[in-house]
Amino acid sequence: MLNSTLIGALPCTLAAPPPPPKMEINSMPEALQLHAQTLKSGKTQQKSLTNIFTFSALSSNGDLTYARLILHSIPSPNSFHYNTMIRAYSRSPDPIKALHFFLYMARNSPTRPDKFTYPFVLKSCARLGLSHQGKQLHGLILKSSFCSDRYVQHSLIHMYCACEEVGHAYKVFDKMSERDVVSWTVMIDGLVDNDRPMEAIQLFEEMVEDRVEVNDVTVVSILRACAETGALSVGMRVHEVVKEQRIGLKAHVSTALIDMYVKCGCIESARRVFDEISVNKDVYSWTAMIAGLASHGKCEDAIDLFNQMQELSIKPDERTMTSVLSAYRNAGLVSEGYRFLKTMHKKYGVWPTIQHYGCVVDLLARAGHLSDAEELIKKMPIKPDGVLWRTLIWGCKVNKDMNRAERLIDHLKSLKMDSNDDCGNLVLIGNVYASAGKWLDKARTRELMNKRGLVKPPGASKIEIDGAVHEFIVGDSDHPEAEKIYAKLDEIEEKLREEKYQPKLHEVLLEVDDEEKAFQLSHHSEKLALAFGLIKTNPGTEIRIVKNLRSCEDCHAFMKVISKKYHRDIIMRDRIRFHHFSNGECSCKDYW
DNA sequence: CGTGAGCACT
Repeated sequence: MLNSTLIGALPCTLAAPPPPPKMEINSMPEALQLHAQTLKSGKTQQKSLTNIFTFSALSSNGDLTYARLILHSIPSPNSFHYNTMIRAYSRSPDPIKALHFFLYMARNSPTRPDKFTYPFVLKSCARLGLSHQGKQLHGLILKSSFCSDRYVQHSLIHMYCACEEVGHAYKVFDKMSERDVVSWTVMIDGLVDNDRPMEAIQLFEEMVEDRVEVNDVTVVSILRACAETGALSVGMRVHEVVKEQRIGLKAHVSTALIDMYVKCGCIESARRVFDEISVNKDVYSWTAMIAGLASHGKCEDAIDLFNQMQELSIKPDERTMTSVLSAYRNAGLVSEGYRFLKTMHKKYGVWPTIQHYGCVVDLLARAGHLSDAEELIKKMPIKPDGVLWRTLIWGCKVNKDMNRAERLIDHLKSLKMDSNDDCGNLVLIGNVYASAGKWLDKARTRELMNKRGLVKPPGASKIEIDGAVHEFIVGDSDHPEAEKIYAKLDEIEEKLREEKYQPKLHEVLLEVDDEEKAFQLSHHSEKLALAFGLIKTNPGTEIRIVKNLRSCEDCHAFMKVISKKYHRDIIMRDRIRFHHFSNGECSCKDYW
């Protein structure tokens, strides 16, 4: 019979023996010391070696020298050991090494890859955009028994999307016999990343129809799609789902909600979400809100918020700095913005990047300080890119300094640019020549674009009506209700003539007569979207339009007049900011 | 041992 006092004194009951002591390792030197001791002890201690190895691999930040050393001392490494190495490399700053190690394993060890191996190697293909290698892995997987493993399939979909091979991703997705929340989410998110947000929303609707429960990750992905397209009612539905299903307002979720409301034009709703989340606010949510206020022209509020953030000792990052600078830019606060750039490292510990210089060059250039802007580009410690030169040249065009613009164009042409910049450069150059009336040079630019197979991206505007997003391309007649839309535009023009509205013909950069210019202007995508909005919504309701390019001067003036004549508030997002038109005025005060 | 996630410059 057992002595009951003895049992009472025991730390554990006899029925459940204590687990073996876990080896706690806290630092790399400690791991190495343990390693040495283990080797000296002479006994084959696979378990301790494995622990030491795992710790050193996963805490290595990419330098796996020690981990490899320790791995070599393990008598017969198994797939777990190899997978740990590959996992560590796939997360490291140099993920190609995961593939190298995978090949090393395949060639030099009897250990075969297993279902855990593939997600890691596929991840590094995804991070590197290596679709060729990804496809080869896919081939290996198909020959193995792991092709039906859910995790492997999800990794494949993600890899293909990250390599811009949406078609292949779809194939894997479609072939899956059972899809869970991750299968849908990874596909939806991949579509958003590949600039196909409308498809992402469609897939989300299918997912809901299939009664698959969404989770926080799905919500974040779909909110990104809503933000991109301006699909406010979908976004609001998702917000309801978040509330009902008590999907926690993790920082990811609240940031995505804030950004969705911001980009759909509802800055007040964004602010409400921001103010409601008391705990889970991190630097990302603050930055999203600051950037949102800046893009809506509420620049003072943006700066206020940045100062509040300082008081709470939340450390800003590079993007926060960009948001603050864009607030200065949109407000035209030249000296404040310039001073911020100059002192940001000293005050906030963030070194200016090319984006920050970009904001300030734009700020200076748009305000007409073209020499200062040029000087800043020349003196900055970072090599200027195509964006930066285009910003400055655009500033010259806005301020009608054609001599400087042409000089800078010659300079731009002499630079060896990334070929990705070709299209943007030539479009801008063509615009500058055209607005200077140099039609021959404009024609040559056009020629050059044709020769290189470059196509100017057409203006496109989106508007959401009854939960469906409609997209209009400039001059579009594909819409089922195109006739009604053009009739509405005729009616509008008639009204504007009564108002003695003068179309801004100089915005048409084609060598055509004025009648043709007026015709061109009247079919800009935002006007088509606006006409459709006027037809489809009740009098007095707001109209929201999302445009892909900068607003043209004529459309801007047009929207102002309509807002008064038709008693409609119009909220238009263009490539760089928001315009709230109300009673004949715009929130940007005509400075954009 | 593994799948998917938020904010920035033209």
